[in-house]
Amino acid sequence: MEKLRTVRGVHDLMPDQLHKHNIVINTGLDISEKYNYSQIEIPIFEFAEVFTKPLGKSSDIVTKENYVFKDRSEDELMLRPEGTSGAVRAFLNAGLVQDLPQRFSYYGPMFRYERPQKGRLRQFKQLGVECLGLSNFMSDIEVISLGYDFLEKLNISDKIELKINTLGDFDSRKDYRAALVNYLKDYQSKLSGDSLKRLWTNPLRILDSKSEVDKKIIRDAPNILDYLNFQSKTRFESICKGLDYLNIKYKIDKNLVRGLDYYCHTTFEFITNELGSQGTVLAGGRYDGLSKILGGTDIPGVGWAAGIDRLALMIENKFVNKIDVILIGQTENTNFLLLPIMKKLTQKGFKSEIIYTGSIAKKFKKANKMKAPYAIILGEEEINQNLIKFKDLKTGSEELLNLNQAINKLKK
RNA sequence: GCGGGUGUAGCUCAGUUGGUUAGAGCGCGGGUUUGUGGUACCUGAGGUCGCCGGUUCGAAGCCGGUCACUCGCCCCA
Repeated sequence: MEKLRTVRGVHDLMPDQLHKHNIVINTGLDISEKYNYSQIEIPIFEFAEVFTKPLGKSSDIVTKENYVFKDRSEDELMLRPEGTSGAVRAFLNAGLVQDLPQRFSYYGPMFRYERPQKGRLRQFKQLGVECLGLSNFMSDIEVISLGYDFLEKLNISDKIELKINTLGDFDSRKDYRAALVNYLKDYQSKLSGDSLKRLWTNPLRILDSKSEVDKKIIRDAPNILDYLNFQSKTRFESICKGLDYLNIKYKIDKNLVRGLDYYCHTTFEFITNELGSQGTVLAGGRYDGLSKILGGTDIPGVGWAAGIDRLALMIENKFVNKIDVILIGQTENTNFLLLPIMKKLTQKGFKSEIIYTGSIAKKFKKANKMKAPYAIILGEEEINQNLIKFKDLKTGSEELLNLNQAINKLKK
């Protein structure tokens, strides 16, 4: 170690930042709980195949963005790049298939070996919810509504747009995929390199391409909405209707395709333009195929994950370490007498601090810098009368009180 | 993984075409006599100029590499 530092894309959270993260986390867990989602905690690393199987061998996360390693018993393990796979695995392991539906929330660090940017770290935190065992479209509306309420509670819903799309069921998707490949085949010479590779592996992703040439080609490509079978189509319409009932504004984006293979039907993304190019702040969709891919029974699911770091960048709350009262003693000896006073204040629920050193003037200066509203001063005079001096640092007024009287003043 | 920008004190930044002991503001510590803060004044600490190498009599400034951050691409939360 030539220099003391964190590894690339991995950051410390100092008090003011952590405070914002905790606001995001607590808000998310709290609103989830109100929607009857119970918090779970799952491992930070798993057998690699927990992630490689569902995410698809061709996905970027599996091919180049993962942290894989072998432990001492030669098991191939992976730091989790996302939460859904682990959550569904945990759900299957716990045998909850017998007791449906199940609604979970979780949060914690995820790991992806990507090029760091603002709002994109190698260790980052997500908060997610999963609703398992319901295929009814109402559950799609439910999770979107939960996501929206979350952002609304954070006071940022006005800076965020909801985009929504459907991939249809697996039959519709298959038909559409064939039509899309058929259309794109004729443009092979013009497509960007990345898109050309995806033409045979994951053609739907081409719809998401930012290449100007690709965009032009895509403009006239077949529309997925035209390839939906009846059930898929009415399902999507019902979801939109539900959002209308909730007064949640959305934009249908037929090119919105989730990067991970296990999605079907609904996909959605809450996007902001305040964070530069990393604008996705909460995203998810339906993943009916996932539990089967993992080797369990076929259980439908829908959920989302939110980027805690990104949301924390968006909320205004400045961290103020608000102290209730500062304790000032005249001498080293009076500091001893302040100890039981501080203990009493602590028991009563007040935050206080004894300033140990310096002249009285110095101690007041410090109290002032800490923006303490009140000070308790203990010196010879007070000790003789068995009282304390209680000072309002805003007005400057002082009075001699006993401790209980002072505590009553603090309560106001 | 690809392309652009940046890197001087805890923070925000100066530093002239390379030229002695690298500066300011804010913040931090101490002080302006006896038990009282917010203002003012005095004073102090803190930098191997991201790191390594090269050019030069001499590099914070030039060149190369490297690391980190940042912007865009890719991808995604």
